[in-house]
Amino acid sequence: MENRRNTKQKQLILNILKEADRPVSANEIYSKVVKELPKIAKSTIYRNIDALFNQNLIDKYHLNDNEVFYLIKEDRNEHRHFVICDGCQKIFDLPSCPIHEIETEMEKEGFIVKDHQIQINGICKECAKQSQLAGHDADHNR
Amino acid sequence: MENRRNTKQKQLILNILKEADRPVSANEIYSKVVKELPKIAKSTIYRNIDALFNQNLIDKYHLNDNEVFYLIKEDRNEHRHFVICDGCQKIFDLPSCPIHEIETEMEKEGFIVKDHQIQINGICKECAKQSQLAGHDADHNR
DNA sequence: TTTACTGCAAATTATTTGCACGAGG
DNA sequence: CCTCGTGCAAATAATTTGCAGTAAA
Repeated sequence: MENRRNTKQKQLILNILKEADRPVSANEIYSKVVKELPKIAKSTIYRNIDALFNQNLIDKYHLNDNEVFYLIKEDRNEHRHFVICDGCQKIFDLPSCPIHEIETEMEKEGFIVKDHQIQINGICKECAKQSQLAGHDADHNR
Repeated sequence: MENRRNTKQKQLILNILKEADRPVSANEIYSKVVKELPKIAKSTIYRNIDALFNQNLIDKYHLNDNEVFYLIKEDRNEHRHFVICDGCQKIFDLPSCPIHEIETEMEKEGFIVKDHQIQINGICKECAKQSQLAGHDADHNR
């Protein structure tokens, strides 16, 4: 059988995810775990993340181009969405989820909805303020 | 200045994206371009994709864990969302987008919305039919 | 002619895998 | 004990970068 043993590695990873309560990347997890267990390997992180995902305890989020983020689920039916600031990369919760009507519509057409993701990005209040002070030429070069 | 020249590489890549009119990965683009230009390098694909993205002619989509997909924009304000079948990986269009109320709400709170993504996955009609025929034990091992 | 764009090879980065050892039950 | 999980090193895979030659303008 698989992933039954209660290792300190697994518990640490799970704790970090629980305490964060926001999407964290494999790297973030690693740099925290390594403080407690200096010899831990990244492969251990990935293997445990995989296990947790298969047990439906965490969700995956692609919030940017180069890393995957993982979020602990308080309960198995929980689902959350996020807002990312392109300026400071801060991650905020999206308070509501307007997808249910669409889902029922799709189910009518024979598609079985398993999951969905919503993500919004833009500039947060703080960053907007700063770029105003700086003379609103923040996105000259795009 | 950058990305001004009309090279055959760039035109081919753009044509492939136009004809596809659905999200395609860098690899798919490569394997099509290479038939016309056998010596083309992948780096050329990536550099051109980058340029097209910076010119706001294409959008990026993270439809799965391991590749990024690119979609040509008919016009600069167009935006589309997708539904992916976890069975056959086929990509369908999501007919409507219910995000506007949320966006105006967020703008009220001082967040400047630049972009958003919605994605739904599940099992399409075809795949559902097949797994029914197969005895609905399609996801025994998850 | 000029200098941006390309092909090639090597470098990076995130993630995965094989294997022998060590720890959990 | 006996097997699963780990650390380590090497392997993949996607993407990026440096550089010298080539081709748009």
